[in-house]
Amino acid sequence: MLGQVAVNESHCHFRPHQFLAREDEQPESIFRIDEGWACRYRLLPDGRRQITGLYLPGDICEPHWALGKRPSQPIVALTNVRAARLSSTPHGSFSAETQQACWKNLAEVIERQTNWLVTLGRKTALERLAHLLLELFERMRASGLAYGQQCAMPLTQMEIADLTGLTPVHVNRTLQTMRARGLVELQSKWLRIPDLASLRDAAALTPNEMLV
Amino acid sequence: MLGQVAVNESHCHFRPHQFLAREDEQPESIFRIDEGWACRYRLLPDGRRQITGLYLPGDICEPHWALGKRPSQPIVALTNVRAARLSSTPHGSFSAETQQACWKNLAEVIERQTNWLVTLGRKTALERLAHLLLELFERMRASGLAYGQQCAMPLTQMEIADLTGLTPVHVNRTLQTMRARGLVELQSKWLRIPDLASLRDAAALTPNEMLV
DNA sequence: CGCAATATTGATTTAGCTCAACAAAGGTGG
DNA sequence: CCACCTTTGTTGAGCTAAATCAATATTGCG
Repeated sequence: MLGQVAVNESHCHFRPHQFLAREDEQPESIFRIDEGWACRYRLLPDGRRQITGLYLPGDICEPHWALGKRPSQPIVALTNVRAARLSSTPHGSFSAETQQACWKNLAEVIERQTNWLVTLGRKTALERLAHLLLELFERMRASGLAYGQQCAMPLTQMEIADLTGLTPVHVNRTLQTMRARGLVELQSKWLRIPDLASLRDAAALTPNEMLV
Repeated sequence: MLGQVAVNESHCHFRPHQFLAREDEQPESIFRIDEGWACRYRLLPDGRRQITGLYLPGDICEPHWALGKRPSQPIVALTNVRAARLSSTPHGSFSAETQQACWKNLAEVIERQTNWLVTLGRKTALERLAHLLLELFERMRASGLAYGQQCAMPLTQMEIADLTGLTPVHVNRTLQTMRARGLVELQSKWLRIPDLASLRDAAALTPNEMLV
């Protein structure tokens, strides 16, 4: 959907834990993730961590760099990542096509962040996990990476904890509850959702809440 | 800073609890808040509420409507609000000046939302309140509405609770702790911050975190 | 003055956290 | 292919920050 390799693209890849960007770095380009997962996060003085955004294949990383902002948070690969470096002219501008993709992506980011404010502010552990797994599945499906009712899910429980504002231990226990209730099947980095409707229910979505 | 009344502006005002926008409405224009406070929020099926954004004087409401999105959340006045209706041409486009303001605002919104993800995901009640009061003060100061170390603070404890993901009762108790520690003075809708540095400390901000 | 909204206080409960083992998986080098 | 070691996942026991429930003050306003 985002087109093949355009004129000024170059490819690069990253291993897990490698940085795509560091704080306050000058971003001379933005990426389109072609394969693998990455995230941005913030670390509190005492070590607490919150992941504030997830980049899946097809995502632009970071759209708002195109608005002239510089990274305020590190971005790190969670798996092996293959990405296209969308190059800019010397003046820091991008192709019209790229700008288009950025804005679309930007609007999605705001929408998703808003959804997560609600989840982190008001939802229980089970609702949070349901929201997360649902969102992952829907996003993977939207980019053609879901197969039937399943998709890859490479996150560790620790990473899930840092996304949902829970502890790893509690993530573990809550996932077990969800498995016991037949809400999800989750094993060896693979997610299956037997019944989308009941998972949606469990996520306490607002009527209006579209996840992608 | 955002200029005086431009050619195609018209003014309007709202009373507390009046809607500036409802869900799924077609927004034929966007607003610049000139006076008063408003917020957008989301309601869960069982009545839990999370406020997902606050509009203070000078803010654009909503910048991303200009990106062609329609409201996915209601926006409601918290106080008396005076606003300028920034009109668009029949084609839905805005003046260059307005677009400029939108993008600046948009970048700020993303930055602030990200900060709040961290706070809602990982911070204690006292840290949340410190973050909120600090942000309010800094934003008010940035638009020239702070007087020395104080500014207006019209929110009720219930509204503060819906912003910080806490219960009103716990907000009350935590504010008392903060007052006792000399972190804030807060009475009759007026906020005073005796020592910005210690409140900043109490908010557990990341080194990088600029609030406005 | 009287009513409704807001703020405060106390007593109790609970969802989720902490601490501490231990078990499985997975990758690496021999 | 196996032995080792690190990372990830699982389980148990106890603790605590914040929620809940229930009054009672206080404030502001018509």
